[in-house]
Amino acid sequence: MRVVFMGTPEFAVPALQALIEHHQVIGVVTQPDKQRGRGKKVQFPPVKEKAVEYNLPVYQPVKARDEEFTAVLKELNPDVIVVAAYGQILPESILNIPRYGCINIHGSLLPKYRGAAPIQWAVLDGEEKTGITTMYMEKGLDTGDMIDKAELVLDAKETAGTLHDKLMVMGAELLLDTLQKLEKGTAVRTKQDDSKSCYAKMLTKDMGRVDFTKSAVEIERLIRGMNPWPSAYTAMDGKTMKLWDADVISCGVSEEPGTVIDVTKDAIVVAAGKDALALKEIQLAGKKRMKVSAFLLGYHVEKGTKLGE
RNA sequence: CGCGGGGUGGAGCAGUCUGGUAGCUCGUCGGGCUCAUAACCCGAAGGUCGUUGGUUCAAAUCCGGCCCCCGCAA
Repeated sequence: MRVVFMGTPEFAVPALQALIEHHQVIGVVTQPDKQRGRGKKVQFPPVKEKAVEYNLPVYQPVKARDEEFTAVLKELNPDVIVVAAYGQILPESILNIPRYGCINIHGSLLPKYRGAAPIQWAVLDGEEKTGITTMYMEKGLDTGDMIDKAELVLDAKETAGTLHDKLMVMGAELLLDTLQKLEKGTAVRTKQDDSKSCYAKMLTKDMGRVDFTKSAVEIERLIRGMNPWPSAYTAMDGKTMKLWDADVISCGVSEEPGTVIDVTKDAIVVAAGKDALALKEIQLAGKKRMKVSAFLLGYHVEKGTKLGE
């Protein structure tokens, strides 16, 4: 099929790759280049990198809903538009262009986790399973009729990062199935049960600050759900300390939440609101991420140290 | 020119301000102790101190250029 692809981050890249291999990609739409990184250098979105690699025409409208851009899309006359984590809301004037419609790849089992950060929230909420849904886009945010789903059971140590990597591969595969059905006319529309929906709002940096009065189970999920971005963090000796891996220790604690209650060879054990948390992998500001066992060889942590200050 | 921390045996760090023998914790190797051990004791190997110029009798340390890693910000 003649397809226009719209996507921006790494999550969308495997889908684009799959389209390049199995369909005719006539245009790639992605967000404008932005200044990122330490030296405020301009970087291409991952999708653009891939598009450039294959010499595909790239469009980077500041606002996709501008008539000017809509006209360009009409001119391309795609059979279908595939959207994967594009980052902009599309107006009906675009949704109506392709005859097979606009198909979205979403990183959750809809209607759960509509919105910007479905993968992270599945981890934060401690879901047992999540997955990918392909759907017809309509005016509402992730409210369109569903076509296909693929499920995945989360690992006990699943992070938003590992889950993201698995789902983006699944998403590319599911997309090909869905497109094949569309072409054959065998795609089935399933309405979403709005009563079971929920939104996964975008993560922000401050959501990563650890509140030690919460239970160790919740904090451990926060660490996994905020990994690799924006990361769960606290502070030690006045320096920001990111938390990358921790185990829940079921035990009664009487110490104030955030207090270091034990330091072993490979863990710093901290009191939480309920139970305790054994920190296994951390990162102090300016330092590399490292196992606590390595960290403790050159940095001595006293029992009773308060984290978060 | 966005702000800041850092690069020292395999790992994590101290030493740099106040130039003058390369240090600590751990790991590795060998030996010992022990019923045994991730414990303990003895010994050993292993480092062009990121790189490159300069100052100096002498530079990990002082000065300049460059490379790389990281936190914040975006």
